[in-house]
Amino acid sequence: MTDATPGADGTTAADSGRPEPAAPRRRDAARSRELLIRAALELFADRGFERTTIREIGDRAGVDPALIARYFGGKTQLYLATVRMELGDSAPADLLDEDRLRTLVERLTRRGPGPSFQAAVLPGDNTEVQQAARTYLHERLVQPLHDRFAAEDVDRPQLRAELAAAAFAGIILARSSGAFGELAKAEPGELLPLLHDLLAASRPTR
Amino acid sequence: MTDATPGADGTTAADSGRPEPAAPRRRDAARSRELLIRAALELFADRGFERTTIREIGDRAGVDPALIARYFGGKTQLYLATVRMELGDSAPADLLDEDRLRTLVERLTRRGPGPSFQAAVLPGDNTEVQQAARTYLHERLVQPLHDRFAAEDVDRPQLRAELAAAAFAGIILARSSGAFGELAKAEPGELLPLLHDLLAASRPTR
DNA sequence: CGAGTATGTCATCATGCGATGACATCGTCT
DNA sequence: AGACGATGTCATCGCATGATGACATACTCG
Repeated sequence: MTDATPGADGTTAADSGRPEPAAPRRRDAARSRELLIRAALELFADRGFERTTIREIGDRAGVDPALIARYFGGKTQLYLATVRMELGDSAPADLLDEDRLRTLVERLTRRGPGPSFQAAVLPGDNTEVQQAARTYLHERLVQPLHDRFAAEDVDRPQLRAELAAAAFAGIILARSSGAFGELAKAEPGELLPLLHDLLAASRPTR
Repeated sequence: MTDATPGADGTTAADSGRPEPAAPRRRDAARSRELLIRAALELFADRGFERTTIREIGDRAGVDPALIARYFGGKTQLYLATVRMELGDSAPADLLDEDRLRTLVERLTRRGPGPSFQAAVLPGDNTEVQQAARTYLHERLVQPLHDRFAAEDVDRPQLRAELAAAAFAGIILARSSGAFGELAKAEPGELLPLLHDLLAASRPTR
């Protein structure tokens, strides 16, 4: 309620002192779109697709929810936009490579898991929504693992890759779900060795 | 609309031929409760709490949805009842024990993961609902692992136990989510060795 | 400076949901 | 057999949500 008056938004701080280099127009569709996507990314990751309302998104973004319909077409298309953004900003990650794993985990720790992780694990009608998220996960997590296993001539490469990806998704989600105390509190530093050992076991010991 | 007339319920099949030994009274509150819980267990596991409607539950159970309110108090209490049932019918399972793991996985394969697995991984307000499911998971999965690790004098026993439980939950959920093809198709027989190796890696190699 | 469009705001609609209560039917006990 | 409680059925309410369109204001271009 108190801070719910979004009329004068972030620009107040900006235009009082120096004019920003980006010259923030008080009306800026691109900025509004960006704010909406960012707010949606957080909320979708935090509460899932269904339980996030467009009013909440608008509230957090400081943007009228009606603009979601205008700029994206609806809640569903906004979700798809967040998945695409999640996809865009990072390269495929090989879970068995320690450096890549560290990078990935640190990013996930800072920003929370994106909506796609939930789609990996949550059942549901195969809507366009879930399909997009799952395609993303396959490209980002499963495919690299599969390629590695196939190159190493491991048997059942696809099954092993999916198994490791599912385990990883479970851990990441559980970490931010609040269900596991120690897991949530653990720093990436203490988590990484354990996580690495666990995932490495998806490859047969030789 | 077409099949929405549930007036003549499941009894039609029963009373046509032979009378059941249980002498099913045409009106039987206990039976209705049972049917509702069973239908709810399936649907909650299959589609999550939010996306399951009491009308669906009633439909599948062949029982009027209004009875949910009458017998349980509401959708939430029905959910709690399903979790309690999930809890009741099996002993704590040590994920590192091959036999127990097999038993558990086979049961989960037949009946699908219960609602509590989703609660482990899904974020959300700490409602009574999630709390119950999480308590259940701790007793069933985390605690046994912790005890084992502690007995073996492994460091960070709690963290390791939570990590393994989260990975297991992720795999089980992913398996029935439809997101991973190979994982879904895999027989318990082919899955078990891989799963066991993976979970065993939550204990440090010595 | 004025017109026209882009952007933002607001009220409102339609829908689906959980819940509730009135009513109908059955079962049991005396 | 009759009465009374238990069980089932149905219509409906209130609420939250996503969507929509009318209106208001700001920006830009001539």
